[in-house]
Amino acid sequence: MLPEERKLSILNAAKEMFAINGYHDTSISDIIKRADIARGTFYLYFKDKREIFDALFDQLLQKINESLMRVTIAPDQKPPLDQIAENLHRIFQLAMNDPELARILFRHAPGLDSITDQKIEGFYNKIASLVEGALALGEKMNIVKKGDFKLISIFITGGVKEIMDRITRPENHMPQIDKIIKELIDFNLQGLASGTADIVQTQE
Amino acid sequence: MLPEERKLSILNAAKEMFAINGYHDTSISDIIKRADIARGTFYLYFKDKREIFDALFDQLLQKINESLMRVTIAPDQKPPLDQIAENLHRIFQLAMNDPELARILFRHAPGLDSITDQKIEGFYNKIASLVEGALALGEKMNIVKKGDFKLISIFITGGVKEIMDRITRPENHMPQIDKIIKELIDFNLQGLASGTADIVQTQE
DNA sequence: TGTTAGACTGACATGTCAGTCTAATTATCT
DNA sequence: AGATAATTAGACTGACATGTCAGTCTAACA
Repeated sequence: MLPEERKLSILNAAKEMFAINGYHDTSISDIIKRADIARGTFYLYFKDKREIFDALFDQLLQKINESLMRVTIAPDQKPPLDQIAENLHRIFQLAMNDPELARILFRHAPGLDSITDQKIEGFYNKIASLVEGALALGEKMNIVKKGDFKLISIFITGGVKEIMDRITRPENHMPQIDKIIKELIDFNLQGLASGTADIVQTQE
Repeated sequence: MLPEERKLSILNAAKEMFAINGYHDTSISDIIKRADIARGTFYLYFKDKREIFDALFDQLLQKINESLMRVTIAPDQKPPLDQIAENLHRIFQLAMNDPELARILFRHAPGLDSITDQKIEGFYNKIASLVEGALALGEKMNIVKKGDFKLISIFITGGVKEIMDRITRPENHMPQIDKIIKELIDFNLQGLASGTADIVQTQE
C-alpha cells in the first residue's frame, strides 16, 4: 500500500472511531485495529493521538470555511437571498457527505481542551459575523428592517448549528435539504406572526 | 464540618473544576485539592468520579425542567406571549445564576458517553416539543401562520441554546436579559423582512 | 480517665493506555 | 541471489489516575 493511501486509511479509521466514541474513549489500539495495522505503523504516520485528531478536525473547519462565501452585491453576483441559500446548501451538503466529521465537531470536539475550544469559538464567531454582515447589507438595501443584528446573528447561527446537528445524525428524520432551506429562509424573513391578527393584543 | 456541609463543599469544588477543565481533565486529586480534603474523604461521600458528575448534571437538568412551563390558554393564565417571555426569562436567569453548571452543560457534558448524550438529547427534544406545542397553539388561535413547526422549533431551540451559551461565558458581552428576550420575540414573530420592500424580487 | 462514634487521612495496590523498541518481514535495487 | 532499505508486528515500559483500607483524630459522654 502506498504511503499516501495508508495515511488516508488510518485517518479514516480514526475518524470512524472518534465519531462513535469520542476522543478519550478511543484508544490507539482501537484505531490500529480498525485500520488493520500494527502499533508502530501508526507512529510512522502520526506523532501522537492528538495530531491525528487535530488533522481531522482542522480539515473539517477548513472545508466549512471554504464553503462559506461572504454575501455581496457585486454586479456579477446573484441576488443576496440566493447567495444565502447557496451558503446554506453547501454547508448542509458538506455535513451530510461526511456525517462522522460532523459528529466530531458537534459532540466530541467541544470541551476537549482550551485550544480546541478556541478554534471552535473563533469559527462560530466567523459564521455569526458573516450572518451579521449579510443583515447589515440587507438593511442598507432596505430589505431588512432594523434590529440588534449581533444578537440575531448569534441566534441564527445557533439555529443553523442545531439543524446541522440533526441532519447528520445516524437516525436523521429531517426533511430534504432544499425543503429545510426554503422553510428557514421564509421563517427568518417573515417570522411566525400570521398577517391577519394583531398578535400582541390578541389576549385582551 | 457537618456531613451535609462537607458534601456541598465537595460538590462545589467539583463543579468549579469540571466547568474549567471538563470531565476528563479533572482528576479526583484536583477536586480534593480544591475542597481541601483527603482522598479517602471524597469516597465517603461519592462512589466515584462519575457519580459526582452525574449529581451535578442531573441537578441542572432538573432545575431547567422545573423552570419551563407548557404554554396554555387556561382562563387563569397570562397571554401566551407573556408565558413564552417568562419561560425565556426563567431559563436565562437560571443559567446566569450558575454559569459553571451552564459551562458543564454546553461544553463538557456533550459527547461524554452515550448515557449522558441520551439525557441531553431527550432534554432538548422536550424543549423543542414544548416550542412546537406553543406554535401549534398559536396556529389554532390564528396568531401564528402555517409552517413546518417541527423544523422551526428545532431551529429556535438551537438559537436559544446559543444565546444561553453566550450569556453564561466568563466574558459575557451580551445585552441585558430583558432586552434579549424582547429582541428575540420580535424577531421570531415579525422576521427580518422590511415591510416596505418586496424582498424576493429586489434584485431584478 | 476510659470508651465510643464516626469523620477523616494518605500510603498504596491496581489498572489503563500512550508511546517506544526491537526483531521479523517485505520490498527494492544491484 | 544478495544486500540494503522500508515497513510492520506486538511485547514492553512508565506515567498517571482511580479507588481501597488500616489507622488517626476529635469530641462527646460515661
